[in-house]
Amino acid sequence: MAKGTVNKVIILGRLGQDPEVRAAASGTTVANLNVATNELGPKDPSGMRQENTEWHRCVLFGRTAELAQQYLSKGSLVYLEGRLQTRKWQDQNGNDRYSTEIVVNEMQFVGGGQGGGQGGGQGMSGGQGMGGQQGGGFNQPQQQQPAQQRQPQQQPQAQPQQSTNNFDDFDDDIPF
Amino acid sequence: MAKGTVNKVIILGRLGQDPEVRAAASGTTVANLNVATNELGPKDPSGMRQENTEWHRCVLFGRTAELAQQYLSKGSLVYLEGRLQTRKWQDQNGNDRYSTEIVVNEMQFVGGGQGGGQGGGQGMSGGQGMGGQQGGGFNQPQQQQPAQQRQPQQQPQAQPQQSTNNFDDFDDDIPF
Amino acid sequence: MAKGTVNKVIILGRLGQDPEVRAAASGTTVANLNVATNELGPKDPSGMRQENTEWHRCVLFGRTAELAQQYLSKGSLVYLEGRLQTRKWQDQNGNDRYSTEIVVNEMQFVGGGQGGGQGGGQGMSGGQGMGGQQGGGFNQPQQQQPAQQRQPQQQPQAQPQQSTNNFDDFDDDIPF
Amino acid sequence: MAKGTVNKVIILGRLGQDPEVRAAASGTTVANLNVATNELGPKDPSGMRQENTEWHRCVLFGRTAELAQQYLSKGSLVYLEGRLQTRKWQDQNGNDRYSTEIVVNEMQFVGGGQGGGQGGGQGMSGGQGMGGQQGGGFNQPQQQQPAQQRQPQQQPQAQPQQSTNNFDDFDDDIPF
DNA sequence: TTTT
DNA sequence: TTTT
Repeated sequence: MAKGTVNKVIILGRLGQDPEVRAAASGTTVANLNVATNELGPKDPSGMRQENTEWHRCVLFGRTAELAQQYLSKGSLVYLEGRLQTRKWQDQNGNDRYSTEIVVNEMQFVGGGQGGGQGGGQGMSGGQGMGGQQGGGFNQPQQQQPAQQRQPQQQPQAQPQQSTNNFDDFDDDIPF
Repeated sequence: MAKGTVNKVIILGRLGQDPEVRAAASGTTVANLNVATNELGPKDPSGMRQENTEWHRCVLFGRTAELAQQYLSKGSLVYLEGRLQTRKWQDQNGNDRYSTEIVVNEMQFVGGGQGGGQGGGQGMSGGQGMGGQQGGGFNQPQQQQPAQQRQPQQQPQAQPQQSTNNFDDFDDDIPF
Repeated sequence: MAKGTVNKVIILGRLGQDPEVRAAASGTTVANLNVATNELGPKDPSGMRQENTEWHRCVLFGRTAELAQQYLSKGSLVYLEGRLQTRKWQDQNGNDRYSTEIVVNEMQFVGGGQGGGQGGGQGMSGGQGMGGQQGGGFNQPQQQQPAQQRQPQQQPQAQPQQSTNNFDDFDDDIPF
Repeated sequence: MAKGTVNKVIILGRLGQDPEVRAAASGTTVANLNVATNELGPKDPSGMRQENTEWHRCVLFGRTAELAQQYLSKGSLVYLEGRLQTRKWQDQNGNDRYSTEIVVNEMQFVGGGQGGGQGGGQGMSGGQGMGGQQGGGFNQPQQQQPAQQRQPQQQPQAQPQQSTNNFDDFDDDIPF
């Protein structure tokens, strides 16, 4: 992957909304997560610290995306590991615009979310093969239809799982 | 800092240009680094892998910024740790735009760069106080004038070191 | 801290027992945590994967130790960041023995544990100053007595918070 | 791999000696690295900080081990990522002893070492397939014989690459 | 046992 | 847009 360099992001945060899942033309499942982290800001004049929220746009491919779809929902606490990727695109005026995303390669479920999870936290690794059984639910899979069914309005698009900078198939004009 | 969440970035990469250093109105030194990481992309039809370069915009404050100014230059290999921060700004048309930066809180010098370093690598931690002496140079400090001197065209601006989302003083219209 | 090198550990795991807390002679609170992480082992002949548990001995100082004492208990899920440290000691036969610990410098509460937490997870950063209020409980502090009270059999010992390799005051013969 | 937990180590440090490489009975190459990281200790009474060195025992398998053998040597600066693993063994008196190692799953070459490297630093990812060409040397491979040749005194041992806790084949009585 |  |  990398060549003498390291590009790594570690996020432990909460989903602001359910995962957005779609299928690429190749059949690869693609999921987008919007994940919030919170930090205490600097003290204001009265000595109080305001809480700042940072939002992270995360993209998952393949098996990891499918697991996110099944087990994560709005409010879920999740651990994500990945790499930063900034992609360039043109807005409607032809201006260059940039969006930075986290391309996730590892995921651990921690808890929370709607309809499951009861705080315990059952994890499973994504990406390079989970193996093993899933005894007991984290989030009950809300829907088990294939990704294509879930977003029928989505026209097939080519997004190979391994691509690092091919985002031609992203249909959002303003992705972040 | 964080509240039950984690927002962490780890970068080992090379500077694409000398650090851009300026002083905030508060006197705090602020440095921006453009750091490249490389990864091998997916195989093309001929079986070759293209190398992709990812550019990371990093911002450093205070002592860490000063150390970057003194010891880093174009080509330097540096280890950085920090957190992701996306700030919102308006372009000239009043459209919302977003830029994601890495707010660095730890730095280690690894090697390379112009005018020093000879491959060995001398590190020093930034952020919460270096302590100790700096025996021997990494990069010979190219200039020891205060940051204000270095970029005299810069009007003073208020950027408290601890601020997590106050970027009013960024003068670039298109920061990334 | 470091000099051109990086020594970093990131653990998200569960406490196998309540924190062991004591006070050093200096007055600094010292806490030891035993934290489990789980991984799926290799497939056995029948194609099943066994789950392996790895135990991590973690040591916390000062404010972080006090927060651990108050908010963590057996079963708590916690995120820890720190550095590896191997200390050398002699067993009763005069043989050199080594124990590796994680010296924690950041902690985030994630959930679980006895008597509190109800799955949500309230975090607070340790180490360099929490700031802010603690609205609502994670774990209800089981006991608010000073650390000395909690382990009265403990004779005061000198363990400066910043020490990186002074473990003379560890009373355990077999620390791990 | 993991199940709802995270066990991650990040090391940037220097080899204290050449890699120790051997072949397991399965044919898998196994390499051990002894890697130093340095940190500034607490201030002594005279206000000076002593430098502490921490030694990390790292174990690499398969392709990563072979790359380490070819490109790393005493003094090399290397970035390693892996997980902590403590294995239990009995000393000659039948006492339980424990050794903690870092099982490496990613490696980046940064510079230094004997006979190559000239400070530039050319990285290559280990583990799951490097792909691509190695244009130009980091360290000139000192010897290209198979690992078996290099340590002929080594009797073949069974060490599957994926094993997480099977260390029966470690022949050292005092491994650290 | 490394290195600056 | 999350959560405590």
